[in-house]
Amino acid sequence: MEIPKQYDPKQAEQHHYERWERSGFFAPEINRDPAAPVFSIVIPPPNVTGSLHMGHALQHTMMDVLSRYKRMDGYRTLWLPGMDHAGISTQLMVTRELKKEKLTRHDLGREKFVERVWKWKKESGGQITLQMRREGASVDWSREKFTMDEDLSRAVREVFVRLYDDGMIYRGNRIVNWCPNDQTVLSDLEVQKEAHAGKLYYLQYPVKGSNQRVTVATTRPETMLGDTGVAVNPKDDRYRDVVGVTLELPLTGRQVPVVADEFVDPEFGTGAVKVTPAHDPNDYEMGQRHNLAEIAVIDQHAKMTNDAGAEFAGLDRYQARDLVVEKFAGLGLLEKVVDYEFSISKCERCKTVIEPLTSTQWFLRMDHLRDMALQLSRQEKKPRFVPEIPYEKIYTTWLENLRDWTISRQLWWGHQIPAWYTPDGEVVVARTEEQARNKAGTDQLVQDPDVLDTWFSSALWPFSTLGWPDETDDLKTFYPTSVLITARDIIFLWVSRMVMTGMKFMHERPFDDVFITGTILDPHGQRMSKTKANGVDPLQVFDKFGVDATRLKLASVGSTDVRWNDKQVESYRNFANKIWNAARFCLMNADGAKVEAGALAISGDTPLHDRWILSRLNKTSQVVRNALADYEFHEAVQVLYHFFWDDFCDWYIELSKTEVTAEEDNVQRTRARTTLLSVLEQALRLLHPFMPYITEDLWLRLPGTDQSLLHPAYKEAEPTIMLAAYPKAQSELIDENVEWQMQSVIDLISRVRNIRSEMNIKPGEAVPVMIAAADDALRSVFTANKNQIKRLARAGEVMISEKLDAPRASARAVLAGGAELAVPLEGLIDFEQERQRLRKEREKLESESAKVQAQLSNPQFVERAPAEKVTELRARIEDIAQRVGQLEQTIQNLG
RNA sequence: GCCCGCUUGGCUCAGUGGUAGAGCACUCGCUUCACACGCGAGGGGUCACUAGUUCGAAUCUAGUAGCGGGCACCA
Repeated sequence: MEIPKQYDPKQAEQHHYERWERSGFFAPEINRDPAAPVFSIVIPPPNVTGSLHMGHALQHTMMDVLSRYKRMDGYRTLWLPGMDHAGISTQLMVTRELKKEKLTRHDLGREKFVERVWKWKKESGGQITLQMRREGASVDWSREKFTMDEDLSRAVREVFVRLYDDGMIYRGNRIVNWCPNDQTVLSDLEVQKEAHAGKLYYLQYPVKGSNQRVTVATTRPETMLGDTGVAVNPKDDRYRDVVGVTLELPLTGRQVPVVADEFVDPEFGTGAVKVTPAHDPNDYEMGQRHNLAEIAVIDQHAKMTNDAGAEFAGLDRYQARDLVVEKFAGLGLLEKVVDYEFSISKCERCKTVIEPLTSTQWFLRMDHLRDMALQLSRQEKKPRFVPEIPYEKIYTTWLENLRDWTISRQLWWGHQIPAWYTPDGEVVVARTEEQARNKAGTDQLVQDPDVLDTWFSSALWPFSTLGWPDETDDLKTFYPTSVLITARDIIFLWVSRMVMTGMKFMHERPFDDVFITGTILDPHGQRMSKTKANGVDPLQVFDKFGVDATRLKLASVGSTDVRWNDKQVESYRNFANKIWNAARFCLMNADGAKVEAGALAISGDTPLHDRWILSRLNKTSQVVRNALADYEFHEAVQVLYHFFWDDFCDWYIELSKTEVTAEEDNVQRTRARTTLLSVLEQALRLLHPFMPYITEDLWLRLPGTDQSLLHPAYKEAEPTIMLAAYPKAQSELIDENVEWQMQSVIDLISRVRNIRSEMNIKPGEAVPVMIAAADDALRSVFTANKNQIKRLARAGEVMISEKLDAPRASARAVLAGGAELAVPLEGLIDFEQERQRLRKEREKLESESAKVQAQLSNPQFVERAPAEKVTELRARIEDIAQRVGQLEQTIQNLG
């Protein structure tokens, strides 16, 4: 046979994907059953600037497992791929490239710059889509989307116009998060709060016409230049007298009032708060309540403005801070400075400290959208979060506290806002410039230069990718999608917004379930990140252990955070090799037989081990299906692993070897080979969603794998395991009695092996084995499998009787069901050692018996526990008693 | 500050009211004709701690400790 002894993942990974893609296996159209149920997933679109990391590999594995499973199960399956234009990230990427040419984006101008970004996108963007092919992701590339595609952009404009017409989008001057580095406004979600060890400065403001001073505490002294008031709590007795008085603001000479506001916490600092409406969100609101002026003293580059005064204008905010403090100290108005830890807001992308500024931006009112999402959650429990705890609560709590969303960005890369201004400054919002001209009655229009937040277009992803606003077939067929699989950090940014826009524009949830994956941490439990450079590259893991092994590891991660460990992938690499070699054995002994669906039935003369493996196989398929239905990927992987390795390889192959490897070509051999091949084939199908490459590679090599094995929905397709039917559990083949019988034989063989090992019997040496069972059924099971016992226990003569009559010099064991075992070992046995061994075993049984006895002798237990439990315990204690009796007898006989 | 989660063998993790599990690591024995990325046989845990509920708790409840996460307008 030309099959190598070792599985080479690279060989299998080379050819199959290309064929699958070329043959259209990934497209839902491959399914020819008009009545087929539908399964659909949209991919969380990776950033066009991104490359594959473990988080992607993890999500993609799970999406692919489900897609492949459902496809094999006959569903019309669509897994839709695509990418996100990732406004800020991409713009930064290209800006950095320009910098190498000593250019800025302003040198190019907007139009040329955007052209340049498109060029970059075409040439270097989307590296990740190539990497996804390596992963084996069964996405339909013919439906690949990009958020800046013309059709998706049309959906964006449509949504914007409709929301504007509904009065939900508005333009306003408000305090916003400004990134002085990226030169754009950011939404609250794009701002990171970080603990910061700073200082709290106590500044004194003189009361006008008095020696009195009011002390305020601040972490940002430079903002005092923009103060237009001081606030105290109305209930604060300390400040009762000063409410209403005028203060003379140092350094500026500005006269500012003291106002009373409930917001002020008397416990904090001095109980008096300086109010800078132009540079602090809370002060902004207080300013609104008390009609305080807004004086912007910091500009968009975080430099002080002319309004900050001649001495400060042009200074950086931190230089200004030092100067303000120095001046206060000089004036004797700096009361004290204390160390103080507080949280500081940073730009999520560039880590620059955010400057709160008042600015004119576009906002989306969230109240109506929020209410629809909350109602969907409360009334229909949709989407269903898995795991429910803690994500459902995190999601609804966030919704409840939702504020308006700042949707404009001062970038060039993105969807330009479909709003135009007339020479009079009138705003016209329209789907196209032409429409805007008609509406405005003039062609002297200037379009708003801003673009929309990247997440605005991602929010439409589940329906914009399917053709909305047109009522396409895809939209009708695949919306709402079945499940969304993503990481927890974009529940707010993305998941919630898809729900809200889905409800608003489709009047229906975008997906039934949301599965939140765990996070893969580095070996020390730290999050993997670029800055820490502690990430593990999935592509390197693929190279080292193979894609299938990596996928198996990733699938078993499920929804909990785990520390990465190569060893686990290595063990799945070994598993892949095990599968390879099991198939190798089957193929080496396949002459005269082929895979046959009919072999998976039983008849009167089907041997026990065949009945047994069929029972195990069907049980496995049932458990795997149930696990996948509940997104219990870990459970599915474990069950498949143990079925294949323990049941199929360790026992079934060994049990069927005699017949399968027989020299003579006869009916038994053919039947045994057929069953072996057919069980292997079913096992490969069960494994395929997790390990697509090795299963396809082997499946195609099996004799008899033709179109007839495909799911009826794919009858016309070329043979491929990915379109074979996913095995259904046939309950008539699950037989507990058969499993018990086989287990008795397995236990017996294990006990003999145990004795051999403990007695240091040479592997090649055959020993006589004496078995006794009073129970007729059990005895006949042993008798029927005498040759199996002989071979697998390396026994010489096997004697089976009703009562044990073994020589004194025997090693013994007692088995379940009252069976006994003796291995005569004349001359090899140390009687004292054997007695010790048996006593140890008796002690084990006795301590277990004592525990059970204690329970049974408790009248409360007998009274209150379920009757079947009590019966079960009584039966168990009886069995133990019998075994202890037998052991006792044996020990005595030893003398 | 508020809310939530986790704590199980040396390591990484399953399990979740009725006899403690896996993989890796470890010990012993094997070139047994599919596989040494293997085969066979073993050792190892009072399931963080305390109190409670229960006939019975690793599993439920409360608290404690350690770790982690989410939210927050404390100047």
